[in-house]
Amino acid sequence: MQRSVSPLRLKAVCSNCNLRELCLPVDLSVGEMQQMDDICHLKRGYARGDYLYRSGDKFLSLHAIRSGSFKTQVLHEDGREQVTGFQMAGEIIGLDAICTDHHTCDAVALESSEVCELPFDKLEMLSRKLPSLQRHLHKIMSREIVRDQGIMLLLGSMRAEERLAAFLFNLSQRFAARGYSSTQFQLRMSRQEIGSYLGLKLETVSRTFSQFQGSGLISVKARSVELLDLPGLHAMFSS
Amino acid sequence: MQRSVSPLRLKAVCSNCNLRELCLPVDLSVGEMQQMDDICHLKRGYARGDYLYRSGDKFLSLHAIRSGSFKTQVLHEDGREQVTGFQMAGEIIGLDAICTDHHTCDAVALESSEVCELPFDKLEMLSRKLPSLQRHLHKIMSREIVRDQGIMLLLGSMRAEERLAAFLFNLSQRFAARGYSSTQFQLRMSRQEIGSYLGLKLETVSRTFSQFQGSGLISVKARSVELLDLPGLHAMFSS
DNA sequence: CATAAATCTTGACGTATATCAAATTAGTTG
DNA sequence: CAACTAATTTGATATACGTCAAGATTTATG
Repeated sequence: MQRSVSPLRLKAVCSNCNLRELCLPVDLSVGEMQQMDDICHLKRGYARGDYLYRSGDKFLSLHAIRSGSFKTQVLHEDGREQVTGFQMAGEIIGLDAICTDHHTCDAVALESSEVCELPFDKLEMLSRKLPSLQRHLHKIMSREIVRDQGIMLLLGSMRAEERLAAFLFNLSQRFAARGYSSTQFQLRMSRQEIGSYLGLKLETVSRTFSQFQGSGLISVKARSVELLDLPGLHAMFSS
Repeated sequence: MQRSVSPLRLKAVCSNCNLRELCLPVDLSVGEMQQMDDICHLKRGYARGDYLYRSGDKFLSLHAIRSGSFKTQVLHEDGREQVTGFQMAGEIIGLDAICTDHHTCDAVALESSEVCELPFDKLEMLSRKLPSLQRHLHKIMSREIVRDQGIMLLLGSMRAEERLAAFLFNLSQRFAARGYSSTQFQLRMSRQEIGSYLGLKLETVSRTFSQFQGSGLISVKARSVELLDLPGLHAMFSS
């Protein structure tokens, strides 16, 4: 049972957590918003471990994460898995599926989460009428390409400590953009998932966490992280 | 001095090399093609080493490669460079720039090349009128995301020989799609550039080439490559 | 065509990260 | 809350790839 969600409420939610630029819609009049309202539906909540979609599923809709977080992963035929991203509230998920009309990865909830369904055919129809929506959709897709290229740089030319520092710094910025602490947070993913994302084994992730703690950069206990030296963490991968 | 290029000729060029699905435009009536014609311009040729654009340049147009090939690279502040892709005829380049209105990487010609300029504002305007063009643009962007995720898988979870085998197999398929031999071709890029793309040092690339030759998978002399065992090469990274 | 400058190959050796293993801690469930 | 299970940490050791270096080959240039 899907129920309609007010786009005003959606925008309000976004504004409340400083997500204006992350969420759809943007810069729309009240009338235009009503049109977004008509195509946007709130789906049921997802519990930790639930699949939002699986690789191979028919593609019908993009999904905007309203609360919680997800991981996306691609599974190699030989069983290898690669985590391709961790997505948080306000981010759009499923763009990879447009080109084949089928999902190319799994999306799995990392905690209790809510998503908004955006039927893609209706989104395309509406974006033909609303140039600012069209431009926004293009920017979101382009941003995903840039993000992926950043990960390629990370995987292709950084050492373990640089990768982990960049990962923590990125998380920090994203929490801050949502109004949460940039220095204290709970990791929603396991060492194994972090390792898969960063091209490292879980033991290496764990060791590097310990090393960062030893040098006073962070304080870490299981999934609770405190960043003690944000500039130092940044210098770790940008110098 | 830019001169107009007939979209029919563009399509013909594409059809000739089996690139229908790679090139813009697709599935358009003669009238719709005329509209594409009005916004598509042939730029001057580029020689090996010429920049099509540089990181930081203002973004105005996408570029369709008509002949030749390019590499895209991102430069890290500390001098590290990462090659993010090698683009061939029929492929669209510059999608990463949409999100910030500025290019986020350099595009450098690997050989004598010609490109078609596609002013993005006009492309957006036209794609609001032509749903099949709109859908095609979205698919091209989505395909780029999928491609990047494939490289993330490669960089994050494959060994040197698997990476190089996947690279050669991919080149083979792309040459085949353009009507060239899938088993004999000239590499347009250096060992160093291949290494940067694959997250390896040039010595490792060179050694792995020699190893493949030793085991009868390929025959390689400098930049001339012959793939002797395509199934074997495929098994190398997919099993 | 001759010379220089890149690029590529190969070898010896070093190192970052993987692998294997065991102990510890955190999280889950009856 | 106890018992179990999963996740994390840490150590010892192995290995794939990087680094340094020299020579060979290819490509560019006058």
